[in-house]
This record gives sequence, structure tokens and C-alpha cells, in this order.
Amino acid sequence: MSARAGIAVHPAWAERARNALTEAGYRRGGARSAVVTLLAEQPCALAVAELMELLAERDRAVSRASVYRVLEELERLGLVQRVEVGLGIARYEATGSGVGHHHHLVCERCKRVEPFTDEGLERAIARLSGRLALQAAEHEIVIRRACASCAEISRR
Amino acid sequence: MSARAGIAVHPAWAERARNALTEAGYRRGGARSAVVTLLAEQPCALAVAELMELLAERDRAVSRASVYRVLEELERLGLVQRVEVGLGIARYEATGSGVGHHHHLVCERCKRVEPFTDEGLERAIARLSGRLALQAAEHEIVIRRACASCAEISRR
DNA sequence: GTTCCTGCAAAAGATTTGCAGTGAC
DNA sequence: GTCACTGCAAATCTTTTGCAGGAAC
Repeated sequence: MSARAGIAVHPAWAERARNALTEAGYRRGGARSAVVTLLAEQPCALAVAELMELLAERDRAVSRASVYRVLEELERLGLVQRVEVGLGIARYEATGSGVGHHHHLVCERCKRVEPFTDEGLERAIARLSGRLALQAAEHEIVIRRACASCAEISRR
Repeated sequence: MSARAGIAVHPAWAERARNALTEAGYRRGGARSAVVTLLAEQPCALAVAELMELLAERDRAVSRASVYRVLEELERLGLVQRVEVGLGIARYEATGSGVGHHHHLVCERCKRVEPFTDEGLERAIARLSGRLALQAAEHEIVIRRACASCAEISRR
């Protein structure tokens, strides 16, 4: 489903996150560190359940309550973004400088979520921001369709 | 919050929805009709709670279970779109031909949801669809920022 | 030693489901 | 009269909160 262990996809983000947490007066607790480390290894947004499973697999289980609490802190600091892909559960991913900006493609059939980027789309959003006088607005684009493998299956 | 009563913003949609339901073998029950009528009057997506309140105000209260069931049927028929704006609750709105295609601006402060349209964005999405080989993909764009009145307040 | 962090269990919301009575055809 | 529709209540699922013990500083 995603990076197995140890390979930080966003090393700069991980460091920034730890510094920001320290500066904000948070202590370096085990649960908090584990969540930050895990998020730094993910190429795309994870659901809380997935996050907990991955943490448990590496013998660093964290309680549900702590996961939600840590994610909330990180979101408030602008380090994590909550992504709603339309299936009733929230997903979370690292965001901000040091992390590639991307949007999401959601498969209507298997529910898989994949990241994608598009220059033209970003330009259109930038122009739109000017028109609507939005400063620093976050944007999130979700496109729903059948993913490659599911489109294949339904074609049979 | 939205249209008060009786003024169908999407008359063509209402008729299409009723026909589609009939063709799909559904009977013209009271709850089903009430929900379709209400949705046809809304310029933007409603939460289930709002929908129930509006129905109750016009003395055509519908139970929560029925509202969810009707919305699910309509969604499956492609007549209604579920919109997740990132606050833990789903919103629903009429969609398809006869209804203006739009996206959503969500205020981070007061949680208000407003519709917006943008030609450049649509063109960018159309080009993107070609690139990703998506056929008939639905897209949904949510932009979060402070709305005009909230931006005003926080500036004081 | 103090204050924050964490896990557990319970609570709170949103949504779904089971079932029995009511209404459409 | 039959079968679908609806409402109620209970169940389920995600997320949040209260609290007591444990860890960081």
C-alpha cells in the first residue's frame, strides 16, 4: 500500500515538523515522533486506520486517540493536510515546503487513492485565486474515476 | 441559508429525476418526492441535517433514514452528487445536465460553503482528463479560505 | 518534581441497517 | 392484496473527550 519502513520520502519535512513541534512547546513523546516519522515516508495520504496498522507493523503501535491528537496538532501547524476523498473517512498527509504538491485521483470501484500533479491545473488555480481575491487559499482537487486496473476489469 | 420554498432552481433536473426514478422501478412515495423537490430548489450542496430542517419547515418532514436512502438512490442514478468539503459531514446536491456545473469555496472560519465556477479551471481539467485517459470522470474542487465576511472580521 | 503525553474506555456524531406498519399501485 | 416505502430504534463506524498512570524535561 505504501512505503514499508525507514525510507523517508520527505526528509526535509520530517526535520521541519520536529523543529516546529519543539518550538511550539511540544515534548518529543514517543507517539508524536512515530507519527511524524511515518508520515515523512508516505507518498500519499493515509487514513487513520492505515496509519495505525503501519505503526503497529513496525512495533510502534500508537493509540487511536493519540493519532488523532497528533494529526490535529500537525494540521494546526500547517504541516499536515487533511484530505477528504469522499468516502466518509478523512486522510492525512504531509504538506508544505519540502513536500511535492499534488492532488488526488480516487477510484470509484476499489477506493484506491493515487496522487497526480498537473501544471495547467495549478496555473488555472493561480489565476482563479487572483479573480476571487483569495490569499493563501488551500486547494484540494479530487477526481473520481475507475482506476486503470478496475477499468480493465469492468471492460471484460 | 437557501431557497425558502417552491422556487425550483433546476426544474429540468426535477423532471428528469422523477422520470429516472420511475424508470428505475421506484414508486412515487412521499418522502422520495419531497427530497427531489427540495433538491431542485437548492443552488448549492446541503448537509443532511439542513435538508431535514428545510423539509420539516414546509411540513413535509422525512426521517433521517429515508433521506439517506433516497440520496443514495439518486447518487447511484447519477442525479445527485455527494460533496465532501472537509468538515466531517457530507453534502449533497443535484447534478448532471440541467444543473449548472460548479465547485465549492469553503470558509475555514464560519464553515460556509459557496459555489463558484471558472472557465479556465474547466479547460485545465479537460486537458488533464485527456492526459490521464479518464473517461467521464467526475471532478470536484474544493478551495478552503476565509470567506469575505470572516476575512473582514479577522482583519480588525 | 512538575507538567505534558499517552492509552484506555466512554461519549459524541454521522450514517446504516432491521423490522414492522403504511401507502402506492 | 401485494410489494415497495417509510419511520423508528438500534447498530455501526469514525472521531473526540475525560481521566488516570507514565514519560519528558
